Amino acid sequence: MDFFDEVGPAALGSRLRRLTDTMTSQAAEVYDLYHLPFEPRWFPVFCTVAQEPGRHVGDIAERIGQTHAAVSQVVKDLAKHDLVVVQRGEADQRRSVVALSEKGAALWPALQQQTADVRQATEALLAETRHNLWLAIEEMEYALSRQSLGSRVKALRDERVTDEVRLLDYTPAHQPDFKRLNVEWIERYFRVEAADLKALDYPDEYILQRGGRILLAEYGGQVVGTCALLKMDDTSYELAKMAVSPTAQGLGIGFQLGQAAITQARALGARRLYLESNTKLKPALSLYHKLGFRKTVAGQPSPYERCNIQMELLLTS
Amino acid sequence: MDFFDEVGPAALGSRLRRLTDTMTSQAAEVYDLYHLPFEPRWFPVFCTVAQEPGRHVGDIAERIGQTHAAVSQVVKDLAKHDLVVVQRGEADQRRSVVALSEKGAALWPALQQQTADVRQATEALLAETRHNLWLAIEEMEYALSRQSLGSRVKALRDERVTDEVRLLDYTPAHQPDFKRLNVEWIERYFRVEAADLKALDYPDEYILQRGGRILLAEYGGQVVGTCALLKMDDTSYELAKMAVSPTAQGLGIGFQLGQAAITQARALGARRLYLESNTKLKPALSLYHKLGFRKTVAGQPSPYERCNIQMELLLTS
DNA sequence: TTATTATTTGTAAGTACTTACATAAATACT
DNA sequence: AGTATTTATGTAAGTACTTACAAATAATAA
Repeated sequence: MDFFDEVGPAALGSRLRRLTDTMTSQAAEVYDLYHLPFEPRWFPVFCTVAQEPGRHVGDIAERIGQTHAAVSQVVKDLAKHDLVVVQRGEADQRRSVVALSEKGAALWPALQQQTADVRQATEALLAETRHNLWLAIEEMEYALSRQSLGSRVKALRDERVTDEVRLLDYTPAHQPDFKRLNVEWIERYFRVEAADLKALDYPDEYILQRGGRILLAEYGGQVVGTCALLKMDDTSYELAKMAVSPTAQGLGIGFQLGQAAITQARALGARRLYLESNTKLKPALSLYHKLGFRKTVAGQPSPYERCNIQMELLLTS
Repeated sequence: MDFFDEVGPAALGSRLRRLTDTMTSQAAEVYDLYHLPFEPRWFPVFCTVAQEPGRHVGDIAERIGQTHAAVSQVVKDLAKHDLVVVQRGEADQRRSVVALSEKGAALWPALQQQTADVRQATEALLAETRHNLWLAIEEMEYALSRQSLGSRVKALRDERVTDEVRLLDYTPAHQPDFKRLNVEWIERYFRVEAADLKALDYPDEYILQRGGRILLAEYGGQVVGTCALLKMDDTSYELAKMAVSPTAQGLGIGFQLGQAAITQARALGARRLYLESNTKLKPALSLYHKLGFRKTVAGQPSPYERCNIQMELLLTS
């Protein structure tokens, strides 16, 4: 049984390549058939030059949807076979202006005839099938230009992960995970400070007994994310100790933790949430922004060396 | 305006390649998304090995529709990344039997999850379009396996050429063309003999006045083919001087000339057509066969050195 | 058993593109 | 006018395959 039938559209790319390769080699056969000393890959460039002489490399590239590098190489090949002549641009000396040579012009009618035959054969071929490949390609290119495969897959996965992530309340048994996840990311970018260790080693004393909360996220049977609320005063809490394991990053787990923390803070009667971070941590900042946090103008001094930005979220209503 | 819209399906190959390239690069993005240290091109091989361990290189290649060389390279890569282990076959020492390594086995569940997500996203993508790309590829592969693009184009062109070829009756003005075309092919394979020159220089005396006929084929304003009937006796004619210019070969012009000659011979009252050729000339022999000629068992001596095969066609009815 | 042929694999080089980088000419900015 | 930036191009190297070739082992014929 064919591998592709089993795996299905997940291997769409591989399958497309296979068809592309057969099409390309069969196209080469067609040129042999007409005894034309011509390679299929020259076609788009040659055709453009024949129809509109005086265009330059970048211009041609844009028209046929390839890179200038590809066109440059093809033009070099065509020139080597005396099918085109290349001149410097008159007004702009950087440009390589391409035109058909005598030999190229002589070849053009035969190539046009051949193209007409190929076109007719291909159209008959397409008419033979129930699902039109040409139109299908067009639609697929459009669909992918609107939203890439990556973001489509990501959307699907995020949806699935959201269902599979469990938010846990902190128990003393979670202390090692709580410490591990935080130390992990701090060491990746900075060094662990004394203030960190106090809170990470004794969360009960330094966070919970002072009126704070700790949230954990479990995914695939493992604790992969943490987040804490530190009580500042009756209506202000600090969002801190936000950490997500690198293997689980990009799954929207930080966002879920953040949202849960905000809900929790509201329940505790908070009117304002505050946090400190570092401008180096781009993904974290964009997460905080997505949660509604905005940069504060005048900041208090921070106990952490690594912090150079402060943000807050006002919980009105 | 897009080049492909203008040129149309003639550039199907180029366009397929463009889509293949975007699909491939977007697939690579998906692997990044999952933090999998994995390249898209490994997928078919890895998947096969995971599902059915103990298969060898050639076996895998056949299953996924690629060459053994491609599989060999991918396996080498996978082994370098410790994702598979390769062992010599037990019974057959030539075989490279592939199985997942521990690291590969650990990766497999994540890859399966990812594949499921991609599959779902792709299926949604395909459902979005009116013309289903997956099915279109399938149909196109089938259509091309039944008849290649080359032979489809050839069939179309032959039809067109048949309309454009004109068969002319010989006039003395044609003698130079008649000689040129024959000398051209004889010199390509053999050397011109005295017997040739007599008939080619004085066709009137050696062919027509002895009751024979000469036919010429004109295509694109030029004489590109010749063929002659030499009278042997009242009911027997020899088909000779069959020549088609190399630039016009493969267009079915020889077949048209042959058919016209047979019709002519019938009109002259022939019951039997005879010809001499050489077994080196494969295309010519297949043409004669297609016209109905069959090899004769006992042959008369030929005046030409180059002839080592004789064929005949009996014109009953 | 030995010689020949076929099978299995690996390696090198080619294909039709791409991205990344380098260089020269043109344009914009002080 | 002189410098910085942008634009146009060419070249090199990479990609995911292919074909072509070479070498080793297995199967078959003599």
